Amino acid sequence: MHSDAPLGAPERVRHLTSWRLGLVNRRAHDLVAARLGAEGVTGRQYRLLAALAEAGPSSQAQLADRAGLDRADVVDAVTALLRRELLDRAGDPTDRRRNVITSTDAGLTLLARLDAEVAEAQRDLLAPLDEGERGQLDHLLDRLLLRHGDDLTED
Amino acid sequence: MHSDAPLGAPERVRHLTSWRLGLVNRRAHDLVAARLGAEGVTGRQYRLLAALAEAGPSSQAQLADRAGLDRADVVDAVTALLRRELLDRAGDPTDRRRNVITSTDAGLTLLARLDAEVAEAQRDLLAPLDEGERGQLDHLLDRLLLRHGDDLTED
DNA sequence: CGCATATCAGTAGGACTGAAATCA
DNA sequence: CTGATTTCAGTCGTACTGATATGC
Repeated sequence: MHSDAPLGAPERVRHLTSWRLGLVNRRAHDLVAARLGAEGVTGRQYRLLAALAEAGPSSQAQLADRAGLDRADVVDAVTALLRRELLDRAGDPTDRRRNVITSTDAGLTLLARLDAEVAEAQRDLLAPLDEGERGQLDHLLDRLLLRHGDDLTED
Repeated sequence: MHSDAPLGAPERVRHLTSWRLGLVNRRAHDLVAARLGAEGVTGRQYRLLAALAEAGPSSQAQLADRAGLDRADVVDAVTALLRRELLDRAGDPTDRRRNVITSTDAGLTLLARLDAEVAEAQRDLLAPLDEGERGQLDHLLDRLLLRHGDDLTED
């Protein structure tokens, strides 16, 4: 009995939906983060690149909203991506408070690869389930999100 | 268009099971943490109290395994609970490296209240689902955990 | 000696807060 | 003056790593 602990949780905790949710979520996160990390990108950076590609040139505040990031965190993500020339940052002449962030070709190319990696991670995660079960899971999660306000900031 | 952002994520991200899982997990975590926090207890402290009640007097290393905590974090959790006299710490005469951690009556009493709070949080979380759907969700999560190794440390 | 225990210090990632400077 | 934008400097939670002192 040295280290063969099955990542135990107390009895009463193991039964909790919130506990299992946490375990599955962590697994999902690890699968995605491992693949993104192999491309040198964090989850936040991926979301930012995706939001930028979908919305076109945007201010950082817009990107924060569209990518689901905090504005303070957008700053770091942008400068990190900037260093790799995955996007451009320029002042907005019409509103000198703003930066205009634009995708570069390299950014779009990388994004395509990241999309594929993320999709792979989803398949890895859901491998244990058949098609019907995957639909069930997504449906149940959607129902929870809808009835819970979807927007987690409320409350 | 000031702050009515629906906690947006990019299109391609919204579809991801891992994304929804993250949102639901966060909701679950917040519901549980809010109720535990009202009793002045963190999730780790709850798991520790639960493990202690279920296993009886234990060393900190045993508690770490049984509660699913890191040994380094057990130290802080124990001393925090100790200050509130929710448990006792004593040296083990048979092995002077060890501490023997024991529940106090106050600890057990609080634990009962915490169990009720946590159960309430589960009900809040699952309120949008009917009985059958809750069973489905738990079943799907269990299948994922089983086929994924259950123990998250593998990998 | 090798191994276990408790402890402390420090790291890393994620989400967030508060304040400042700048400007519409 | 009000309010938006960017930025910096912290905080908080969680999880983990590494080193140390002690004792088996």
